[in-house]
Amino acid sequence: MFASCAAAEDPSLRGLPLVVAGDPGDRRSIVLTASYEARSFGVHTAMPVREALRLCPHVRIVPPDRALYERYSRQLFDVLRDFTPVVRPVSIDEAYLDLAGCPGLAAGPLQLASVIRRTVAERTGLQVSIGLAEGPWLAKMAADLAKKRPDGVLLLLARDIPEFVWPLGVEAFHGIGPKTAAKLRQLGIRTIGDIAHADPAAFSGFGAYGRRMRDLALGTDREGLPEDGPPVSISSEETFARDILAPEALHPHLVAICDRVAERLRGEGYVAGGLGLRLRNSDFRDYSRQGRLPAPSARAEDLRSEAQALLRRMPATAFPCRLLGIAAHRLVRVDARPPELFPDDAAQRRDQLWQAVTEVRRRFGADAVRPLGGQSARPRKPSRDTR
DNA sequence: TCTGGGGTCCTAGGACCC
DNA sequence: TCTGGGGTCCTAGGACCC
Repeated sequence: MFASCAAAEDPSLRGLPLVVAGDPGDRRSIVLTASYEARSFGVHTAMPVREALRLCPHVRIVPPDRALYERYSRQLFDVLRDFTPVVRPVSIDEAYLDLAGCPGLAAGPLQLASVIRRTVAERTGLQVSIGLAEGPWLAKMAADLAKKRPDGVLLLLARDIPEFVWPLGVEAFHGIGPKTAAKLRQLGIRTIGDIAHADPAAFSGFGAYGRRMRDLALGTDREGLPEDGPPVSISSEETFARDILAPEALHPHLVAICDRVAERLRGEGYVAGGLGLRLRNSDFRDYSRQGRLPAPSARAEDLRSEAQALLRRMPATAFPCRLLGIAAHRLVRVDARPPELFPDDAAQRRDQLWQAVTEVRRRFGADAVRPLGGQSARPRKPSRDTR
């Protein structure tokens, strides 16, 4: 999707090997997305940019632009909501739609899907693929298969599973990743059909999901759409150009990241009741600590003091540290926040102050107001709007 | 020249309550 | 010498997805 947005914005990029990635001068930059043209050179997602340049020296590198993708994403979901009110976004560019009761369904599901696909292309410039099925898991499998079809649409009924799904390797199973795939292969289970036919006892080592895997592969699982609700977390993290050796040296980054998370909370209308802090050391081991805020807040200083408390609880083995992440949890809509028992004038004034900061940033860019003592390793984009 | 950033969900163990 | 059982909530870590 990132590559499609870039090409939609700048048509001169169309048809070229293109990669969305961070600064190629940074050793730690990786490929976020590769266009189909770039992939034909062996370039793929998560590959270091340097490696991509070695495989394809003339590849065009475009920096990621979150605001741009969010704009396209909003347009996409707006189109989808014109077809059905039940749209459950799974990510910035994917959603589950309940088409039952949709007026266009009378002409048949495939016809409706083609109309949706055409409308999305006309109104956003994005090419989507659509999987049709009676449940989310099979719809997702169908969508993956639809990508390889010229019309981009595939309908998969439960009775089609043996023909289309069972021959696929276990890695193609939505929900099975590298770890589980390796465990299955150890048991001699190689295809999704093997999962369907395996003795249920074979899945005892896989927890609750083990039982479901088999039901899904058999087409007997009856799970509805994911529930609608507020997000579980809003987070920001940063990998440093060089590992950081001591907790004190983390401070400027902690300040900058807390400010970013707080800004997003306010921008999306939430306050956080809990906070999580994550460190990744040079051996790629992750450490996380979490805690509660004294009161739900979207103020940077409140997130910061909790983050500092969490940082003090981290073991020394979390250093040298390559990544710091902060996540806001227990999100509540600001307007649904329970009234404070002891209203605090100073706190209310700080909320007003932060609302003003949010407004200034909205009009003049994120860099118009910066936290004192904060430091970001991210390259600063030249501001387009310098009014 | 290793290995980003934003998420969700599950699990196991422990604290705590009645 | 003996110290139950059931339930909830929280935490840290890990698997997975885009």
